[in-house]
This record gives sequence, structure tokens and C-alpha cells, in this order.
Amino acid sequence: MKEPKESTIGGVARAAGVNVETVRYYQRMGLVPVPKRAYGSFREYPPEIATRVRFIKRAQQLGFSLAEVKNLLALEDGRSCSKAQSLAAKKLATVEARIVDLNRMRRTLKNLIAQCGAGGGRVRCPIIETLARDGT
Amino acid sequence: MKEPKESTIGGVARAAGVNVETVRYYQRMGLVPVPKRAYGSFREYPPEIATRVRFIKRAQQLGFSLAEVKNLLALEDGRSCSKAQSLAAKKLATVEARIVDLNRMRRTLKNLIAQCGAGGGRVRCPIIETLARDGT
DNA sequence: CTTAAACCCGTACACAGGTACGGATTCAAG
DNA sequence: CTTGAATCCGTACCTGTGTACGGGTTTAAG
Repeated sequence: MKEPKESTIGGVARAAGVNVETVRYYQRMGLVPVPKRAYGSFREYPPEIATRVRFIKRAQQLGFSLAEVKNLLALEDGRSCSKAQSLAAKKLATVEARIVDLNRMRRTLKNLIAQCGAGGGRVRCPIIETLARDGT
Repeated sequence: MKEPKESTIGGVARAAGVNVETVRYYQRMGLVPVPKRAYGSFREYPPEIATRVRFIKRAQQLGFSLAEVKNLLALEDGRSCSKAQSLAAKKLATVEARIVDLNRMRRTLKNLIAQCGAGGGRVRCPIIETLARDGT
């Protein structure tokens, strides 16, 4: 058996593309639930857990810390909807700010690449000036 | 004197909104140059250094590690332009991928917020399913 | 039934990115 | 000239995010 079992922690790790230890770490951090284990046997992981781990990695790549991800996950059950809403609104603002920044960086990089191609020689890269403008 | 001096490390830190120790850390990491000190006196920091520190923080917020920032900074002097060009192209690709991801998250958050407002009560937040789709 | 591979669990180690500390020097306000 | 704040420098410590290890248990292939 090459893929031992889907419903084990190893299956979750494989499905989510992370280390088993990482899943266990997320459990310790309270980011993913720890299924009960039937007497003297392995824990059974339902597929949502792999989904959740994938979500965590994805959110991380977008620049969210695990603490923030935890908040994001708290939106999952729509209890206290107004709280969830304001949390989501705050996230939305930071996401949009990041998009703006990344678009600026994107433009800058494109310019740089174009100059490199055109200038034929040494280029004075404008990336720092461009990005350091209006400093947050 | 409330703002002791612009050209000191403290001035740089204030101007860039970071801790003095952070500036010194960046110096150790080779991200920021260390000005020579005139005999038995403080180092004099030209304004570009604050600019550079701001750039570093900005790039970090966009999800770049200090190691990546170092590469980005290496683009500054246009020496070895073709190398800089390919480096910039690689950065451009990751930046664009991040923009795509963030836009997806943005849409998701907007939907969530709208549902919160409309649903009147409990909402089953779709954020996890949406983001965990096509798993990278 | 044997045996390698997974799991379980606790604890230790690792690396990035800072932050804090302490003693010596230097600056600048009074 | 005194004195408090800032700089300088080395070193130690802290947090976040994992990874590795080791000894015991469970599973499943042969």
C-alpha cells in the first residue's frame, strides 16, 4: 500500500502537502481539531481537516500569521455574525492595501525589466525610490 | 531638543518607524550600509538609509523575506543587468501570483460581508471552501 | 505471526526576525 | 563643566513557525 490511508494524520499531511509534524503543531496551536481516537486505535481524520490545513497554508502565503488565520477560521461558523462581519471587513481592508502595494511593486518591476532590456547597459534601478514613497 | 538629529541612527529609526535595534540588525544582515564614523564621534546616516529601511519594511509586508529583500536590493545598482533582469522577472511572477491569490481572498471576503448583512442570522462562511480550492 | 511502516506523545532543537541589556563613549543643554 | 540622553558594541534573550527525536503502540503486508 503506497498511500497508507486517507483518514490518518499522514493522509492529511500528504493531501495538504505539509509535514505530519506541522499538522500536529497546528493541533497544538488550536488551528485544527484533534479527532477522538477509538479505543486503542489511530485517530480518524475527516477530509475537512486536510481542507483546513490547505487553507492555513494558503492564507499564510498571502501574508497572514497563524494568529490571524485563527481569527479567520473563527468566521467559519456564522455565530455572532456582526463580529464576523467586522473582522472580515478589517481583513478586507488589509487585503486591499496589500493588493495596492503589490500592484505598485508589479509596475516597478515591469519598468525595471523594460529598462534592462532597452538601456543596453547599466540601469539605475528605481525600485527603492518608487516603493519607499509615502511611507507606511 | 525633541528630535535629536536626523543623521543619527536614532533619526533613521524614527523616520522609518522602526526600533534602533532593528536598524542595527539590518546592518548586521548586510541590508543597510554602516556609515564610517569620523574619529571619536557618531556615525552620520545619509537620508537614503531611512529610505532603504522603509523599503525593507514595505517589502516585508508584501511577504518577502529579508533574504529576498537582499536580492531585491542587489538590483539597485544596475551592474550585471541581465542577472538583475531575470531576478526581477522571477519576482514579478511571484508578485503577480500573490495578486491573484489576494484578489480571490478579496472577493471571498466581500461575499462573506454581503451575506452577513443580508442573511439576517447565521451564515455558513464559505471562505474556507473557496480558498482551499485548487490547492497550492 | 512476524515485522516494517505509521501513528502517538512529549520534549528538544532550529532558524528567522527582532528586542533587551549593560558598560563605555559622545553629544548638547544648562 | 556637569549631566542626562543617545550612540556604540557585543552578547543574550524572545516569539513564531516549524522539525527532529525517541520510545512505545497499532496496523497491515507477507
